[in-house]
Amino acid sequence: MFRLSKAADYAIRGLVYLSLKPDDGMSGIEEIAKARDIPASYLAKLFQTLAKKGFVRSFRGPEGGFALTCSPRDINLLEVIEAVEGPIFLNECLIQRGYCPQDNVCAVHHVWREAQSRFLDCLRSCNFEQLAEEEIAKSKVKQSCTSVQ
Amino acid sequence: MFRLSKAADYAIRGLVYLSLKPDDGMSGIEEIAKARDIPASYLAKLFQTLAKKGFVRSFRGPEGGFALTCSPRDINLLEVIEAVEGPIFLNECLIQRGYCPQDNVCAVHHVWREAQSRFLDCLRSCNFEQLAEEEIAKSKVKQSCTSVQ
DNA sequence: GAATATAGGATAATAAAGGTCTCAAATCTC
DNA sequence: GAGATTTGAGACCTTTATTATCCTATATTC
Repeated sequence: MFRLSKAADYAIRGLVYLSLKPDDGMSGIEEIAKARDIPASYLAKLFQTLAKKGFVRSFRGPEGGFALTCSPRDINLLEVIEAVEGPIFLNECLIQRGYCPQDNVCAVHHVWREAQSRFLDCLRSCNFEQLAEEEIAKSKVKQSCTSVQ
Repeated sequence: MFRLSKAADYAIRGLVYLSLKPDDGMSGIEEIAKARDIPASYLAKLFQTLAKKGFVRSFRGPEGGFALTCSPRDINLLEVIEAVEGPIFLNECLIQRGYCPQDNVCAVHHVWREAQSRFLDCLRSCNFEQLAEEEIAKSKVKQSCTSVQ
């Protein structure tokens, strides 16, 4: 099924939230979870993964939490999704060259390669600075919504 | 996870096989399953679905089997996948306008819409006549592979 | 009517996703 | 140093999707 997992969705939402924080601002799991309506214990698990993959740094203790390790501009959607879900392959036969025994005969193969390539490009070209800026712009237009940080 | 299900993969392979049959040629499940290395009982189930959705017609009895209801040119990849897996939505928030309460605030939303649109276009633009022709071309080049019909 | 082949439904095994809980370890404040 | 706070790590559970298998009914051909 071609669907973004909740895990990746939550991870993205969490990182957008952090991207909106001024200058390496730190946020605790509870804060992020509440602001973005995500199960806190699940988000905690996800941020462990994001920390291991180097997207965020963690700080224990009171006033601790998570902060981005780099500029939102240097993180793109694809990276984050693959960090959480593993590498994206639209079809098993694309996992690696030679994996599919029918590579040379299968007519559908190149369609998948093409579709995948376009799809990945689309995700890769979107960074979190863009996402953060757009969210600011949208929240200004729609003042009625108060849940936006 | 963004991955084609086996079900859809099998359905596509089966339909490509039928597309290669000259003029409404009929094939039994067993024949297709053997030729394309698919579990026969599973394929039988899939073809029931494909028959309900109108891609193939079924004929019972000896010499029965399945045949395409229309020209391979008039079937595209997207239709078949959606027939088997249900409608494609890269993210839940795209299921329908207004479904996602954060539609107006969420910055990632339009990225998904864009990615999905490109992806679907790619699948939609590929019909089974193309696939069949390409398979013929490939099998001529690669004579060593004998499993291709 | 017998043999053959699909239709349709029931059921089951497996895997993945989604989510919770507990305890340990680190860090901060007092 | 004590205690509060917050992440780290892993076990565990529930739900859903996937991938089948099997059995009986029904239609078709000979």
